Amino acid sequence: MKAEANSKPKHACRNPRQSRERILESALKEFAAKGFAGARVDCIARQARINKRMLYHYFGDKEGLFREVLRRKMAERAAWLASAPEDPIERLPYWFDLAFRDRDWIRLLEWESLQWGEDRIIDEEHRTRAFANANDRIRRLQEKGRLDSDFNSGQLILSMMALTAYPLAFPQLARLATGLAVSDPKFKHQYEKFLRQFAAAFKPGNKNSNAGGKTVK
Amino acid sequence: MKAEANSKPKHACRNPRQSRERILESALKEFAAKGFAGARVDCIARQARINKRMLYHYFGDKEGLFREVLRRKMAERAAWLASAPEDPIERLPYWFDLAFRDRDWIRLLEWESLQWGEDRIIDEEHRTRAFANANDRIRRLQEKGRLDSDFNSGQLILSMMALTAYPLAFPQLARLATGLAVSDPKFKHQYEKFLRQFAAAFKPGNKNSNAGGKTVK
DNA sequence: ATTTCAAGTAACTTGACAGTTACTTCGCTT
DNA sequence: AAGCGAAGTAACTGTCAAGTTACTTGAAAT
Repeated sequence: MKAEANSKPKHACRNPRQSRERILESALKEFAAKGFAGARVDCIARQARINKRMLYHYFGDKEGLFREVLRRKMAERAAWLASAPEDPIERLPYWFDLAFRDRDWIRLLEWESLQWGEDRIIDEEHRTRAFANANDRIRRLQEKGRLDSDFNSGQLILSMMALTAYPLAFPQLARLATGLAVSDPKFKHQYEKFLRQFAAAFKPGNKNSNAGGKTVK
Repeated sequence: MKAEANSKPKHACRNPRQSRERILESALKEFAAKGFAGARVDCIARQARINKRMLYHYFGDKEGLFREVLRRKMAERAAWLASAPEDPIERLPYWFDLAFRDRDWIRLLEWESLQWGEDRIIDEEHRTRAFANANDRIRRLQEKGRLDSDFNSGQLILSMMALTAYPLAFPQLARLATGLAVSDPKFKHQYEKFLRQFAAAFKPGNKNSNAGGKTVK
């Protein structure tokens, strides 16, 4: 309200919203880079240009901050997943591009899996819903005959994530296998092409694709 | 000091070899579980039933120990990779089974990628050789016509690793996608079946499988 | 048997880091 | 304009963990 004509805003005045935002932003960087155990609270606070005490004020403790960072990132990405192109052949390179552009996301997923394994999934409800939608989409494609329906839709999603995220999650292995650094533009080009070839093999009509399907063991 | 006539071999005498071995063993467990930053040197020493000082004696520092643990694990696994079945359809479930049986290995790879990214690959020379062999094997299969030769062999290896290791590296995503816990025997069964179906789509003769590209550069 | 050196130990140093205390400043409400 | 609670700060605390010191013990070589 009232304007305070020439009050010098030495501390840029108060702005809890923005402070919170800055903390989350620098926490994302720190956690993505060093993980939970490796991250330094003081470092996050310094980078956010706030006092450490405020960080504890907003997020309780280090783990609370980590969980909040993850929660937000997941929510952000869930929307992206839904926005994939219909064409199954273009979907893989599209997902790869998403992952390529946001390594922090991939790294957070990695830290999450190492820290908590398959139990205690963060923001489980929300993510479960996102996956259910993705499943439905796949099944609709299968019904329309644009995707082979021999495959279990959940497994298909899993394998698609595998193909698009793996080289980014394990860049050292990608380099050993292909001889190219993942950050090399050539790698990106080559891999996207590969993914298209790959997806093409799943167009229905390839009718030997149930070879393994009947019996196992 | 003084003689202590009937010196009982209270410390089970000296055995540097075994001590080293015990350190490496408990270090593997600790690092796989908590990563480099999260692991506690005192904890490793206690579990190995040696004095911390000896650990520093043998391995210099914490990082030296970590690198040695990784080096040994990699060497161990390299041999396994080479022993995969010829049949491309059985190779994926075989690799999956290997990974399934040794989660510590997968976790170490994850920690490695997070800690050092694509540079500073540990034991690079040795691993490069192992990958070169794998590449040769793929190409031989392609020449024999048992695998589609449109695909770049390095990328093929990468994608095969992706398909076999991803659910184990990201168990939380596997569960969200399929509804089954990775450690659930049902998951293993279902996923191995899926991998066979998947591989079958790559048998040559599926001749729409070059949709994405003419030649790989 | 004496030397010698690797194997082994307990106690310590040093620094770092998560979390806290005790306090001040701002701005809004009444 | 007084008071109140949220926003903010500097300095502190207790703990923990990596790495070291200064020592002892064992056994093999001389």
